[in-house]
Formats: sequence, C-alpha cells, structure tokens
Amino acid sequence: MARKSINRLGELERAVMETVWAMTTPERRTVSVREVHQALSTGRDIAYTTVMTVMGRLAEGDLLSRQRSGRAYLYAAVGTREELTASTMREQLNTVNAEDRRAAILHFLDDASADEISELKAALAEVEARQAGSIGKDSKGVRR
Amino acid sequence: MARKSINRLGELERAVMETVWAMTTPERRTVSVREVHQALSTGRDIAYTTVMTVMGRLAEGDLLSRQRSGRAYLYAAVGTREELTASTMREQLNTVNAEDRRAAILHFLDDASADEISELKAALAEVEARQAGSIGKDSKGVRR
DNA sequence: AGTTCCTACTACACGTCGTAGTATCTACTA
DNA sequence: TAGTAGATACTACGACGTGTAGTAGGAACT
Repeated sequence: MARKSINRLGELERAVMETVWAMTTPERRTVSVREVHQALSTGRDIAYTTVMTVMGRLAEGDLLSRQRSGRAYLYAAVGTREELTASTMREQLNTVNAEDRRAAILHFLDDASADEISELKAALAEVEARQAGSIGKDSKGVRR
Repeated sequence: MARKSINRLGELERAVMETVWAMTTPERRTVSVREVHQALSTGRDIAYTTVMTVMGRLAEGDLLSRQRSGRAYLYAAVGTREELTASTMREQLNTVNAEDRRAAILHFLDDASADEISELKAALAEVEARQAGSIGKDSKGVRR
C-alpha cells in the first residue's frame, strides 16, 4: 500500500506515531505494542488490542515497519517526524503550479516568526554550501 | 464550523475548489453551482445536485462563502489557493517542536528544486525588506 | 498441563465523501 | 393565470476510514 500522507491520520493514529517517535532513539529504534499501549494508557483508557490494530494499520500504510521478535512484533517508524513533516509540506507546495508557487511561499513566510526566518536562512545557506561542494546534481546525499 | 484543513478534502471537494479558484478573478469573484457543474461536466459525468451538495458542504466547512443572488446562491472561495496551501504548510510545520523545526526545514529544502530555492531566497528578501520598512510587527499587509 | 502474553481475525458504530433523487419555491412565459 | 424552467432544501445511501475492542488460537514460561 502506498504511504498514507501523515496529514490524513486520525487522532489515535497520530498519537501512536507521536509515541513511537518519542520512545525510539538511535540506539533503540523499535518498540512493542505493549510499550506503546502503556505510554498511551497514561493519558487515556484504551485497550491493548486497539493499539495493536492501529499499529497494524499504520504498518500497512507504510508509516511503521515491523519485524518479528520472538512471538511479538517490534515496530519502528519508517521516517523521522521531521522527514514526514517536510514531505507533507512539499506535497502541499507541489499542488500549486509554478507561477503560484512564489505567492504560496510568500504567504508562508508572511506567517513565519523571526526565529523561523533565521532558521530558514541558515538552512538555505547550508543547502547551498552542500550543492556548491558536490558538482552536478546528485545532491540530497546527506544524512538520510 | 471550523475551517476544514484543505488536505482533508475528498477528491470531488478538491476538484470543486480547483474549479472555483480557476473560474474566479479579481473582477468576477463568485460562481454559481451551475457554472461549476458545467466546468466539471467536461471531465466527468456528474449530477448537478451532487455539485450542489458538495459546494454546500464546502460552505459549511468555511472553504467557500456564499451569498444569495436572486433565487440562486453565488459562491466564492474564502481564501486563495496560495493562502490555503501556505497555511496548510504552516500547520504542518507547527506540529513539530522548535528544536525539530530546523531539521524539518532542512529536509524540506533538501527536496527543493533550484528554482524553488531561488524563489525562496527572493521571497525571504522581500519579507525582510517589508519588516525593515514597517517598524514593529504588524506585517502581512501586502496584497491580500 | 496451565497460565500468560501475543497476534490474527472479526466486528461494529460513527463520521466523511461521492452520488443523486424528490420536493418545493420562484420567476418568467404563453 | 396556469404552466414550465431552473434553483435550493431535504433526504438517502453505499463505500471507506477510524476508533474501539472481543475472541480464538498459538507460543513460551512455570
């Protein structure tokens, strides 16, 4: 199944993704349903099987991957939170044609905080430096 | 009803919005159901009432506004396409916390074309010029 | 062998969306 | 003035997505 866009997620699905992202680290990339269920139980009353069903659906939707570990599955987020956010933003931007893109960007910046503007400028500089370094257009070979 | 996020729209709803945006101009800001129906009929076989229902729902969802004109309603898009796109992008970016925002922006730029980068830089310069001009933070008073 | 824990399968209610029919109202025409 | 054309309101329904969870059955530990 094609990856479901992150902004199409339901409330619980999103909460599960948040939890998975929050619980995993570079050292420990996977979580079990039980762990996610326990984490979610802090804030709400929810059945173990409900969490399992949702995680299964997320795995079908390619937002989580899973691998067997003994009798249970271990789940890992397919992308980082930031990657997914970025790709959704891009998806949005790609819905407008080239002429309107400029206007969309302008509107976007209009609502940006000063901090964000600085971050954006820094990021822009970084990307440019990268491109200057690698001649040709292979690009994007950075930290994936 | 609160405005429904544009990325939550269904296929037909999106097509209707596209059509409304495409058919309206600064001089002629509104369209009738009939006009939209005719435009959509070119590409698909669809009943007039279907279009009407969808446009009614979009008006409830605050993506369209409507005003009576004789016996019929005239509909107008509440925001421009670019505004909605920008606000959805912003919505996305706001789902990550401040620390991760930088990473998200970096990922976003990673997938940007050279054209887009230039546009972004130009837009950035424009926004900065504006902010330098108007002391204080009223901003966004441009071309709305 | 029993208990515990995990997954697979199944189910259901509710909301959204695409789709459209029927009823009704209004204005213009013959 | 009665009829016709065209518009909206109301109603409906099936498909699908999402939240929710029960039950069955298998595997592991005691």
